[in-house]
Amino acid sequence: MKDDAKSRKAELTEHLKVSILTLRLHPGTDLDEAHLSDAFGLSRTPLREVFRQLAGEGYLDLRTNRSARVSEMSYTTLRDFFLAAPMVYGAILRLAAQNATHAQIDELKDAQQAFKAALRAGSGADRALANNRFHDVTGEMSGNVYLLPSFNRLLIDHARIGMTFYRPQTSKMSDNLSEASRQHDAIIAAIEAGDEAAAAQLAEDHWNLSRDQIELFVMPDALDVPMGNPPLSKPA
Amino acid sequence: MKDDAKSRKAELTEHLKVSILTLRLHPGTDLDEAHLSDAFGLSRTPLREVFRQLAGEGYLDLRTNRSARVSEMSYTTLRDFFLAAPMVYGAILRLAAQNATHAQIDELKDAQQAFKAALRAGSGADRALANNRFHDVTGEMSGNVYLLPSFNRLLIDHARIGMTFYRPQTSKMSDNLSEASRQHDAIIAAIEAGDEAAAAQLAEDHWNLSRDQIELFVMPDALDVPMGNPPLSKPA
DNA sequence: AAAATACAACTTGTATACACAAAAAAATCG
DNA sequence: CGATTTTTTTGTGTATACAAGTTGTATTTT
Repeated sequence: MKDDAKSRKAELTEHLKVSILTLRLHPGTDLDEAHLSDAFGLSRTPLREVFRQLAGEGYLDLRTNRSARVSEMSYTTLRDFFLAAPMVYGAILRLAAQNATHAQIDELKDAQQAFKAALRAGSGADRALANNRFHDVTGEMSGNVYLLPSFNRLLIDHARIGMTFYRPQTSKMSDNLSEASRQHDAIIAAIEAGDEAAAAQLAEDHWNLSRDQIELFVMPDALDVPMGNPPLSKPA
Repeated sequence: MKDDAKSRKAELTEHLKVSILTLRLHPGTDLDEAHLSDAFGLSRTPLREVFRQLAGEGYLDLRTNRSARVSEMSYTTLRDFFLAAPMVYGAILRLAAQNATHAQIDELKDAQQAFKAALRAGSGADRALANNRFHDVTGEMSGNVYLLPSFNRLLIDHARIGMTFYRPQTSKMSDNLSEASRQHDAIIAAIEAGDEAAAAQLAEDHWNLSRDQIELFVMPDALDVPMGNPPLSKPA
């Protein structure tokens, strides 16, 4: 039960990551060193090291002589995201199918169990974090140090965007979440079988689903409904 | 001429980057905090922050209670490199052709001038650094925050691998360097024209050339020479 | 009254001192 | 003499104090 400095440092790191991924700290928020060091019982020195590390991973932006800030998300970054994600996700899942170890596959199954539980009874934040965890494990499986930096950067903003669309507001959005869960199962199967072609295909499918979900949020039905017509809802 | 702490910090960062890229600090080297802080007139606090940042960018590996270490390069990382590089380089150059500004194109031309100068009169380190700078600018041009982390990580090890193969040992290797320079010119033209298809094709060509150069180094001619025959040296 | 400047409060950046952990050297025991 | 334990040394991690920079406010000037 040693609550030494090292564990407090890890706690702080985890706390910041979760807070940023779940938008509890929304993009652009300024972080106060004094307040945080007080709250976590750490001096500013190790705290600033944590800031530097998180900045390197893409959670924070640092500006000299100014406070650290939660990294921004603008329309241009959203566009960049849509350009980069399909390519990187596909490559990661393909490599995951090639290289996954048994221990990692077990981790992935655990993550998927947690995701299903979050879908049943969790909050939007729980779902986003569980989904983040699932994909994080696929990244570990790929084991490619050159792709992981971008993949992890993508996962951060995927979770943050997801914090909005994991709050299903229409039946279609709920259906999408169930489909996502089924795709996760298929991904596990493909990885377990070492079928990289299937894994790559599933990455594309999974991405398209995510994209649809985001579009449902960005462009809600109302805009597509001609005056006087009933809202379209495609048969499940 | 203010030699204040901030500039010394930047100096240290630049020094470490260059030393690592040029293999003056070879992979696996331990860095001594006390010695470096003495050499650059910095206390250990800002020095450690620089370490954290460079670790985030992939230059260093940090292990708790142990010295920081220049990031390793093994055979598995070389394999990962060959898998990831073509994809990421292609995407970056395609985006560069889409998004480059006039100012950036001027920067790229400057970088190419410096590269040509290094080819004529520079050391292997000069060439590797100039080449690194050229591709770094293409990364800036792409402006995609999600692809840049992996691209920059790739550039680090590309430079380090290049430190061996930018030391031409055969006429074929020299020819390859001239060809690389010509490809750089073609890349500039494609970007200036906004021709993303051409840029993507050139990325592939440029990568294949790099790959050939690396293979020439990894598998030198000697192995192909039957006993009793004179060493082959293809006509210039 | 508006703009500019000077000052004060606050925040970030750096240096130094100390606490702690790991490695190296010396001493003890089989 | 060799192996193992203890002591010494070296180097990393953290806390605190101080320096430098930034921001907001009040006063002065036009």
